[in-house]
Amino acid sequence: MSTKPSHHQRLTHQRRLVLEIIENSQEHPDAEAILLQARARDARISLATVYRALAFLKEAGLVQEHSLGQGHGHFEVAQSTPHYHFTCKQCARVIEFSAPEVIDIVRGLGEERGLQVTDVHLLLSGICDRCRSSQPALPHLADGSSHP
Amino acid sequence: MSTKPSHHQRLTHQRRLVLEIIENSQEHPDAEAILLQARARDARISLATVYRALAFLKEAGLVQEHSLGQGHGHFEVAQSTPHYHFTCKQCARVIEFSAPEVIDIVRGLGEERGLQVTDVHLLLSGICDRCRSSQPALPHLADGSSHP
DNA sequence: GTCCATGCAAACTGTTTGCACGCGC
DNA sequence: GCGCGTGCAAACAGTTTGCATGGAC
Repeated sequence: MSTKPSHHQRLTHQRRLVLEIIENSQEHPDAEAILLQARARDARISLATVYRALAFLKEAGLVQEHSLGQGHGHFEVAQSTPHYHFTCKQCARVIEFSAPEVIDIVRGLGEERGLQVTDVHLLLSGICDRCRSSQPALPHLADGSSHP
Repeated sequence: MSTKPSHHQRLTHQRRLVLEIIENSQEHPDAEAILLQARARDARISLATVYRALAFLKEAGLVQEHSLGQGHGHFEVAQSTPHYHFTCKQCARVIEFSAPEVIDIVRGLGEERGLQVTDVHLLLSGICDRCRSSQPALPHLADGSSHP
């Protein structure tokens, strides 16, 4: 959304800092992680400010929030090409992938049902390649019946 | 040998009650909604019990939890045919849809990347058909790209 | 009698908010 | 100066947990 800033100061030091941290992160940091990194560069920044900056940046369309199945939000810079996420249940690693077919499916559904779809999240979880291979041949992890 | 499970009483009155409520619900109730309905039939059931019952039923594979973009869990009976969810940002209505193509995409990705995918959530949000038509032409809710 | 499940309240996590101060314009 | 943005702490929502009691076998 590109409304012109009819009000005064918008992109403050702290907000810029939060944005930079997200931009420079290969991960998908959560608010706590962002706070930690922010504190390394500005000891007095508070968690509330991080959340407010995140809200601001989301509203500005610069940052997106994703729920990656861990009960709290994760953040990344808004990207023009849609992409989706796989979360490893074992090591919590997040792998991004693109799947262009998805938007076609979604578009079809939208038209079929009269829905105006503005957000699409395809979230996979399971065991990532690394964890699978470092694992002493477990027979059937697929059903998730037991374990830590 | 003993056909009994190694542990004793499993499917108690309260757990059955929670399960029935979810089964009979066309909606996707959250814990609070389940508590309310449960209280109508057993005044002394507690929220903690609801949560413990939900954990038990999930573990038993009878119930699934979904994050529908509202910051808290929603529950439904586990279904054999996978399906996905659209949440209306305006009226919070949840619409289910199936999209068989999705599992193919996911299967492809899994093989390609060596991931073992156990869970797939495709979550859409936007404006539902009802809200769109009952809407007196709102100026800028309709930016097709991303976001609020 | 043995355990597990329950109820209650308190703890906990992630996030939001009220209020007074403070910085940038 | 003025107003928005900040920091702090308290409030909040959703969920989990410790502990003593109660129920089903």
